[in-house]
Amino acid sequence: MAPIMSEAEARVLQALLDLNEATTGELYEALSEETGWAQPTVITFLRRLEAKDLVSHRKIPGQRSFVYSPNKRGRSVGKEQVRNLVERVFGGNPVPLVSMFLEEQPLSVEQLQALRKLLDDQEKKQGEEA
Amino acid sequence: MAPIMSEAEARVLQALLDLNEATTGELYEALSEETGWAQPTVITFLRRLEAKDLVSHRKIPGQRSFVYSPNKRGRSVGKEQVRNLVERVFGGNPVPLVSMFLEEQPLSVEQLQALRKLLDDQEKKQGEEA
DNA sequence: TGACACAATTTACATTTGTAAAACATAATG
DNA sequence: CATTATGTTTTACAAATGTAAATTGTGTCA
Repeated sequence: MAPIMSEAEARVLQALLDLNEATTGELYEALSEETGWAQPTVITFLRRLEAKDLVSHRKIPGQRSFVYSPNKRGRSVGKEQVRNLVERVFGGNPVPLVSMFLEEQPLSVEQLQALRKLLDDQEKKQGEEA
Repeated sequence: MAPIMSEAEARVLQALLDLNEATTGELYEALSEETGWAQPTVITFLRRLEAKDLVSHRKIPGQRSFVYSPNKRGRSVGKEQVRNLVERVFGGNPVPLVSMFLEEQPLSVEQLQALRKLLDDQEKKQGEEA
């Protein structure tokens, strides 16, 4: 029942996903500003992520630092977490979830449009099945 | 940067929210089945939640066990967490979030309808402001 | 080749989390 | 009132998390 990964690990993984692939140095660069973490700290989290099989690293010949990349599970674990949390908080129902967003701040026209399209497509598919 | 509350604490708080208000015994009942926790375990989590000011307890005269209830922050902290996580994973954009749900399993007709209504209301409101 | 720079690994340690046995308090009951 | 339930608090302890200093390894450049 332990969570998949900790806050801090999630931050690092997120940064890695943004960069798609990065050396420890690049990740350190990307993170230290907002977090104040030292480089060994970042590396520690990377290792812990690797132990959880969420990222991998490889050596580039003639290159001191390692290159890390997220692996399959690492790419989807964020969604997995959202899923779980929404399950807990909203019983898995996306309606109150969307409602929450609308309460907080109005969506842009594009966002509204995109959502409508999603619903339309969904309905179309459901129609076909009949 | 520590998370607001742990997994286990969240479970207890959720159970409390479902019951709206409950004695430790009732919470123990509600939780032990799925979790296997002993009563002192549940109480420990309640105390930790109380330390975080998410719940309170009071004594009912002529009643051995305490009654716990969520307080204001406790009622909204779940949303707060969803908010944060969605921010991290989807950059705060609800569109891919909804998309994720649709990919996983089709929504019911009622859910689709409800979502449409939300979007309509939103658009109406936006129209008025012009 | 020696010294320098920079990255990786080891080690460390306080805090939080998960879990509950043991001890303690107290209302209920014979 | 002594005993028994039942609930509360204390205490404990291992594992996970947050954080990095100190140490070690290794390209790089004079």
